[in-house]
Amino acid sequence: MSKKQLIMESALELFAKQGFEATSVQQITEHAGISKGAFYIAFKSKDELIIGLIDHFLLEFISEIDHVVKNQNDDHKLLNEFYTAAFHSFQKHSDFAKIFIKEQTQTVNEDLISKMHHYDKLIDKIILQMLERLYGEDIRSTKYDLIFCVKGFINTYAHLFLFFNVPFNLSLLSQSLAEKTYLLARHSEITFISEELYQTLNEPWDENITEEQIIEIIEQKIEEVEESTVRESLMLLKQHVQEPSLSQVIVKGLLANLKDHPNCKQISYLLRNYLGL
Amino acid sequence: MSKKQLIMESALELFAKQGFEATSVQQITEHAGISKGAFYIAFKSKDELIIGLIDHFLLEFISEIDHVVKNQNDDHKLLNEFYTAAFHSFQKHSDFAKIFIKEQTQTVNEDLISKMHHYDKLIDKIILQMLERLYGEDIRSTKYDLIFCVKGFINTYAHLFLFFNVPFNLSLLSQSLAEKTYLLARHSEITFISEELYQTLNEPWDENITEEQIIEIIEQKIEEVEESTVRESLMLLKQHVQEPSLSQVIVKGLLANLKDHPNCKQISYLLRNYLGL
DNA sequence: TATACTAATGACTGTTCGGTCATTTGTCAA
DNA sequence: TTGACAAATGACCGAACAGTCATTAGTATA
Repeated sequence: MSKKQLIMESALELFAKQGFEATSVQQITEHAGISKGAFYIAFKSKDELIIGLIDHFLLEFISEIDHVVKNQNDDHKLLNEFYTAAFHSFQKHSDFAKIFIKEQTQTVNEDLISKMHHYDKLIDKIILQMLERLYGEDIRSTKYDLIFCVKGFINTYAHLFLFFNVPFNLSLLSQSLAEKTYLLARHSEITFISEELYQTLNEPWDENITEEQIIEIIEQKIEEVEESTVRESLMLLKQHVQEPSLSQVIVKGLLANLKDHPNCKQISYLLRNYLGL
Repeated sequence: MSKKQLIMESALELFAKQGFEATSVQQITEHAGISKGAFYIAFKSKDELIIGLIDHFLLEFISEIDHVVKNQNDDHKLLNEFYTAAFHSFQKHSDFAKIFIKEQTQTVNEDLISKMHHYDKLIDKIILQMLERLYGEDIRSTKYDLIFCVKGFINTYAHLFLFFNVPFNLSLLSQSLAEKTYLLARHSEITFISEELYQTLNEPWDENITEEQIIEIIEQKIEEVEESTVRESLMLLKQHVQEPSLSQVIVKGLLANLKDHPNCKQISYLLRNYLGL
């Protein structure tokens, strides 16, 4: 086994137990039976190690569930197989899965956040593909909610068999979740995550948008909308972006004017982030 | 505002952004505009601070959802009101909610784990009460799965409005989750979390069980079961607990014999933990 | 003003952290 | 056996950590 692999396996075990932040490089090298220097030959930093782990295992996870969705031709078995594949993958690499679930929210590192976001989108794509194949037009308005439910189910139940040392019947679990997914797909009608909201969520969060870009988007929006309150609010906000002059409370009010207009949620979000509110 | 409150609010903000481990006492005191010494007058340690935060806010959260369940007499509104109350509470104390969601898995501190477990059980109890009132006997076999689904929904969607700076329509979200909960309660039939599994999950995990206790449980089980394989396995395991004599692989095999017997999951779990496997 | 007492300070301690690098060890071909 | 090179070491660094305590500032009473 290469030194890199040895380190990764040792780190995996310790990260799973204690979390990333709470595990020191010293502990990892001691556990792997190597020196501290050897660690820094294999990895440039502790951060590079966790990024390596995430890459390695998430790619495997994604390729496994993708394989199921692409190759299981029997629609009646698909959902079940999907959950089974997901949970098997989690079980096979339970140490990694623990880290993944723990660090999903915890992470501070910028690179890691965007990496996670990227993989999350890939997973969404696979789930969406599966749901659209199974239910097609029937779930046109609820498909994004369904994606979140599927991911929520996996997360919630993965928690159980990862953090409790109890014997689980994974096949029964998969059946149960397949049934739940089917029920929601067939019967649920209320849309919470609309197409537009989903797009907004998937935008890179903090990616520094320039003044020019935001002005351009505002101008475009001004041409689109007709309602006078919204138009005027947008024009005032545009001026404010170009040359800050309004007090914070007024800006908030103008943003509130946009809030209820169906097509202005995104721009309201962008502006709020851009202006640091 | 008392010094204690001032510290708690400052800490809340920083913990929400960076997590508990990554935030130093120095940062907290600087942010609060006080000295390091003043911090240690108000709190004995950094750990005591987070425990204080958890206690303060979780008790409030729990009392709020409990109030809704106990006082909303219209069954048709109950689910909706429940989700609304939960999300409002999360929104009102969004900094705390972020910490709560982050530290749910991350925490290493022993006291904090058992505290979280305690509050989790309280929340379960409230949800169960609500579900039983609404659906009674219809959900006898699926009620524990429903609890997990409800908690999963809250977690999954809370993630959205906590970590994305997007304007959400919480009332629509509550309606949508109420519909989903209703659908699952009315139509889902497969039980994954059985009464027994639920009990096992809610046992204190590592609480050191004595040899006497485990022997007693085994003996009780031996009398219950009839199948000879299981009986003999239990008897051998009992001997092994009293006087270790079997190799690890044999013990594993004996435990595997119990695995499929429906009433032996708990004992298999206890033994595995007790024997350190 | 003098005294007594509490509240608050921040320099300090002992550790531990991630990361570096001069030195040693191991492994080749010559 | 030698010399050249790579692999590995662990003592060491500055920084940051949680927590302490002698000292000072602030306040109320006599």
